[in-house]
Amino acid sequence: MDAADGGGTGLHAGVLDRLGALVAGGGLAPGTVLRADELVERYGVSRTVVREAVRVLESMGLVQSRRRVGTTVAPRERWNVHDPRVIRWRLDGPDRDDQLRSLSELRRGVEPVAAVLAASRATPEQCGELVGAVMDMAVHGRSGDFEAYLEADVRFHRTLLAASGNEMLAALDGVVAEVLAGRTRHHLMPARPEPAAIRLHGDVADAVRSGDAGAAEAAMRAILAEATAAMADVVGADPDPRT
Amino acid sequence: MDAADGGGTGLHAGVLDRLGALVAGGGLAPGTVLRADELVERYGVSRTVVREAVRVLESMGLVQSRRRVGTTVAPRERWNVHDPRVIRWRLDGPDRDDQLRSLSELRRGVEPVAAVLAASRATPEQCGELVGAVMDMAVHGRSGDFEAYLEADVRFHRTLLAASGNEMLAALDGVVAEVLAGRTRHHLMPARPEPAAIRLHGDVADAVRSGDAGAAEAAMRAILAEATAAMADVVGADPDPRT
DNA sequence: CTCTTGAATAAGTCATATCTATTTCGCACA
DNA sequence: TGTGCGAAATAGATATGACTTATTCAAGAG
Repeated sequence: MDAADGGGTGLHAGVLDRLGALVAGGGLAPGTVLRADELVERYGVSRTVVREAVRVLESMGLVQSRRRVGTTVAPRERWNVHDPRVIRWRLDGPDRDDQLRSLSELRRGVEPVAAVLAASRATPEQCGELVGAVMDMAVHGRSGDFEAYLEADVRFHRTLLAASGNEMLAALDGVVAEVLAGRTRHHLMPARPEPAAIRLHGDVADAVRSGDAGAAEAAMRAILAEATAAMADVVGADPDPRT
Repeated sequence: MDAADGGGTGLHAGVLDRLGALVAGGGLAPGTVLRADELVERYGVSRTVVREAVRVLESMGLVQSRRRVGTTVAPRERWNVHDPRVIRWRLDGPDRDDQLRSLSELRRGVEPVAAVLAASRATPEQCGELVGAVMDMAVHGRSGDFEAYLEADVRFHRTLLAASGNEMLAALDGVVAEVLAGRTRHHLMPARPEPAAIRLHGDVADAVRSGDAGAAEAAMRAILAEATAAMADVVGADPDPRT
């Protein structure tokens, strides 16, 4: 009655979210032990609720609960780093920059493939959605409305991932959205969106529509190369701009 | 007392594994409702255990439990398709071929990036491990020992992913291992491993060692192109061999 | 025919009792 | 003093009963 929400609905979701953010955010060093009644007291809920939250955290690999010992915080290597909630918790914590770099690199691999696949699988509706998103990007880019520009950008990439016809790629839409939003929030965007970037998005849309997988991939790689270069200036990532 | 193991240790892990396999395997159509006491009876465990299992399944997006209604099987779009257990359950079910295709496509995006990153981040130990794995592939390829060849192949790719220095890529090692193993199990391998494939693996190792990101990526893409072509013959995937 | 209201229902939550695995410590024996 | 076996203590694992709350559905009023 005093540790209500925080995530979804129900008490357990609240505890899950708070504990998860604490662990995934690095607030507790690996090896730290938490006893059940300690958590009961800290969050003011019953054992049942704590157990359920701990079980879910265990299923994410964040903790491991052993008899007679308690639930111990697991080392990072065991974490399900692809779990959407783990990603969100880490983005909210001190790992934010590292996490964004990891996600950017993942995106650099995923999106070109999505472009290739979309070229042979995108539906007419999806092609239209892509073109529409590019148009919105152009409009809001010119007017300098960052929020609207970002929204259109996210819509473009989300649609492309969906058009790949591969659910495992499509499920990464949250990752892409997070990276794009993070870039805007960190002011890694130029004062006015590059016309070149918008043109490249248009190239991808055109290539997908005409079924030209090679062109779609090339244009998408160009988009990502630009993003990588812009990010390297600030986060000081690895000095390898590639081709 | 009668629905013991199945996954990890503990009753809840057993129920989780059985129920998860049932849902993720497609045994229950989306929208199907399961009531708590029904599960209690079916698996012969207490409500506590059922609750914990259902909570974990809910955290994977496989089901959603609502008051007064029961826990309903969620549509596939909500599933955490990147969760290792969901992947395993689907690989064990009728979706196996589709799942392998999705994983292969994901791999096709991820591994080239891993190669690029590894070229600038691999430690000397990792370079040595790569070279050693290639040598083992050559030896067992010549002797026709499929098991040992597969093992060396997995070791190579696993090491490369780890060498990328990106935990989100490294965490996909299970995916790659599953795809490679599936290919062997489905007899998609030529009677005798292609010397060309082994040479390409060697090229990747050399490029990574010398820090040549471009060459590493090119060789890795060649490996994947070959694998894609071989798979397309049997599973009848999309007719787009790309460049 | 529609809207409101209340009863039925099933999950959610809490509290408690019991079981069991595991650790730890002490005692015996070498 | 060192090794090993065993008993006791600990803390999670499981089971169960009682109670709460949200949701649905149907009956009745308008």
